[in-house]
Amino acid sequence: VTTSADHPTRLALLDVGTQLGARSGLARLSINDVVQEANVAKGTFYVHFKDRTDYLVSLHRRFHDRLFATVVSATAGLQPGASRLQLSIAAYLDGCLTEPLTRAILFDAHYEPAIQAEVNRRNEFATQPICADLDAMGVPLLSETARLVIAMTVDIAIAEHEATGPLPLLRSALMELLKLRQGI
Amino acid sequence: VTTSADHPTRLALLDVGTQLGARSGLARLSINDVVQEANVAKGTFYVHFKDRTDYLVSLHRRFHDRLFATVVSATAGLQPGASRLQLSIAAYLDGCLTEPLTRAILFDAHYEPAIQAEVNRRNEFATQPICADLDAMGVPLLSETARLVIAMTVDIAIAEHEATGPLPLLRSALMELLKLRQGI
DNA sequence: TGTACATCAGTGAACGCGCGTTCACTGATGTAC
DNA sequence: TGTACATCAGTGAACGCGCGTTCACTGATGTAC
Repeated sequence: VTTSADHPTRLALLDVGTQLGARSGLARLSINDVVQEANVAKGTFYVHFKDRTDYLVSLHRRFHDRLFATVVSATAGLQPGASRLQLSIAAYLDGCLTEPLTRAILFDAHYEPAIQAEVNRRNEFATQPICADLDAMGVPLLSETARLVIAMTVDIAIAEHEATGPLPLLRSALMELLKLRQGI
Repeated sequence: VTTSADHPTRLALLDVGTQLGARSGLARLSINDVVQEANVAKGTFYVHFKDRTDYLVSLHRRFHDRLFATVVSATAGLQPGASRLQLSIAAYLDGCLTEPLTRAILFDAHYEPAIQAEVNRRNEFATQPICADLDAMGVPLLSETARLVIAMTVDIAIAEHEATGPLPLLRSALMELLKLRQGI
């Protein structure tokens, strides 16, 4: 029932979901709308995805994989520390601005267990390097502070996405909260 | 079509929605389930609420009104400043722990315009006193920092609600981020 | 006190609608001999 | 080269289901005269 991950029709369906989901949220995203917009029959959807949940998880995963790749490449080779953290956050926020699904992914509630699990995987993934940075900066309460940093960054990403552009003052406020800890 | 705000049946319907919405989120909350759980006929629902959106907005409003009342009473008479901010946050988090709808309200996406508007009203309301506190603490970028403080507090509220109890380390991490600004 | 009427919360069957999913089928392409 | 079969993406009508909303009606309570 599920075909190869890079089949053109499968990618087209994901692309359509990215556009439609950005408009009304993933919770309201219907298979009817997706197949109509993609100009394929309804049955074709189930050639490429087991069910609706499988489709939503795929959308989540693609969003996150892309974003993670840009953050990694932006900070490749850097030592853990304040400047790497700063660069990571900037890369993440810049990446979110170019991803249509940002608001839908970061803002939607995750009551489906499968999606909740996917989100948890993502958050654990992000926490690890942030903890290393904070540790190098001498911050106490590593994982707790990392969680708060993620919460603030996600909030900024949503705000910028609604503003359809960067909000430098908001980014500065975050850096201010973190910078003091560096003892600059 | 809408009756007095404190009619017993109306309150019972809101109570049921608070319980059911806490389980599966407000997006999935169906009128069928509400009237069945409340042991009233389906038509009775529309005696008390114009439509589903009206009902959801009422649930939002009641949640927020209660919470706001406890925060206000916890900080009554205090001057703006660090300790008032600290008390406000603690009161908010403690209040969230006793409210079943916390996760559903704070975590649900708000794609319905009417609910989005209600949430915006709430956030503006909360921002004002926080800005006064931050100003007294000598923090720059008042409204931006206030937004980040709200984002962190909401994140902690959700985490504590899932843990069904306070998470002191997470609260401490937030205070650490803010405390330095006070110059203690 | 008795009668007539108004008000109002409550009832539940019925409505149309869009949803996710299924399934028997098509037709093109690849493989075997 | 020609024939037979296997594979696989794609099709679209049909399904059952639960949803939000409507509406003609009931029955109790309050008010007027």
